[in-house]
Amino acid sequence: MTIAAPAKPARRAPRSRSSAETRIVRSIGEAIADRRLPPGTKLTEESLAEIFGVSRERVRKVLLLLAQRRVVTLIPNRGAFVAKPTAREAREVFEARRVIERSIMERLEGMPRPLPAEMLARLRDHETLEDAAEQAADRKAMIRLSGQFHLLLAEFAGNATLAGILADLIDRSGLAIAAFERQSSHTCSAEDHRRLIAALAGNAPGEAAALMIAHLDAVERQLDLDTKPETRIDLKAIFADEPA
Amino acid sequence: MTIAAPAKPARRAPRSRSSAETRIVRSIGEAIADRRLPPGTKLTEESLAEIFGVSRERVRKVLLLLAQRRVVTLIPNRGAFVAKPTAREAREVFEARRVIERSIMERLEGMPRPLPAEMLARLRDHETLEDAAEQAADRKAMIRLSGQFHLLLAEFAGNATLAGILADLIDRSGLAIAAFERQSSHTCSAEDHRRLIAALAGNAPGEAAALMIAHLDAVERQLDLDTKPETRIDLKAIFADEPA
DNA sequence: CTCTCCCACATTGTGCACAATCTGGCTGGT
DNA sequence: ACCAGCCAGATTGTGCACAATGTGGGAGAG
Repeated sequence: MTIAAPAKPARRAPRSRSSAETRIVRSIGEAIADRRLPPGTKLTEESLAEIFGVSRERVRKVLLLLAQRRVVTLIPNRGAFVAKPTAREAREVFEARRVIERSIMERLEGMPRPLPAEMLARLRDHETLEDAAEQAADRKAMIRLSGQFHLLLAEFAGNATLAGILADLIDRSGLAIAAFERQSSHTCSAEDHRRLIAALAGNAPGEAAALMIAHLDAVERQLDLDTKPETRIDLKAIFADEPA
Repeated sequence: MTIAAPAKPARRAPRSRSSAETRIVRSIGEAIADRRLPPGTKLTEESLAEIFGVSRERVRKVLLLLAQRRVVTLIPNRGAFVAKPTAREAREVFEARRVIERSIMERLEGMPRPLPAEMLARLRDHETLEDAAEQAADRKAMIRLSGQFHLLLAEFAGNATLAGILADLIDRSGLAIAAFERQSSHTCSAEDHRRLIAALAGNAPGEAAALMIAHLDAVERQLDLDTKPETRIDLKAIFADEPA
């Protein structure tokens, strides 16, 4: 298990203690998002503590936070593992995204026209980055940028609470994709995103929302959510909290 | 600050360690939900540890979990406080609920008719409880039952992920209500809920979803989200993580 | 040779002691 | 009288030592 070493291994005095934790959360979160840490990977407290140059207690706290966000799974007395969503959970996450992102697009479509130039500019700048990543076949960058695109739209919609919820769902859909993607490499969604921007810039009511639904459907359809799970279930883990 | 003593003060051996934590989370969560712990209340680790008969470490972990759910606010070196949403956050939470609960009602409306008898029966049983609480003017029970009603609908819709998200939003809207409700006591929503059930049992497409939107709008409109905050902001807390 | 039981090791869980920080009041100076 | 600075008490934060638990391998019997 390799994790990207932190940019600065605790050299400068931390401006605040909690920012060290958010840094670690982000590091691990990104490593999970771009698949350097595939679902099921064991996250040993000691190793992480050494890698990030912090005490085990701090790592423990970070893992607890990530577990709340369902990005890692905590099994009592067994340790922390990168979460491995079930097919059902994967479907639920995509449906939740459709629900939330449809409303985000509807809200953006409901904004007074023309849309702020700055908004469109930032979206198009982002799209340029996505194109570049696609050209370079930089899969990790594509995944990260794709998530950021959806989050960017959420921020423009102006509801930080919904954006926060969506951020978690994006992380989890990344896990779902990692766990269920088919062998056949799929052409990623830069083109879809371009069309979404065009629909927003244009004026056909409902088009952007419909495109977003279609986009999320397309991503979900590229997954193999029908085959039965070949990895056998860990019964002990499942029943760890049952009465004796 | 008084908190309901736990039912059994750590007498029987805990079946598992984590269930003790979930018990405390629920105890505190319920105390917050039905306003025994109003927004802004300080939650001292030591006191909670004593009350629940556990070590301070465990309380600390519980507070971290509740902070993730935005039910309590953690201020470094200052302690934990029952969260006090801003007006903006309150509006965002209600909009998020409209988004999610509209889709839940749409999904329920899309189920094959007639709806399962058991589902309607459970909803009507629940409604009976709400009526009883309203008759008895048991405000705490009304609040709790109202939240459970919305959660029940979410469960019937069959998406556990969305239901989990909604559960958090319901808690937070309870906080928003506690923080912003007007002096004038409002007639609570038992009648609205009755109409929702009727719309679901009936067959007019879109009616239940529309009623849900109206219901949530009505609850939000009963709040006073326009007056400026009289409680001065804790600047130190806000800038605790800023660079020096 | 295989299967089971058991033990040693590795990893996680917990309480405690001490360090760091904040609050509120007190004191001394102007 | 008022204000600044400071000190004591209270509260939170952190590392460490040890306890509890799970895992894997090896020994011994069949």
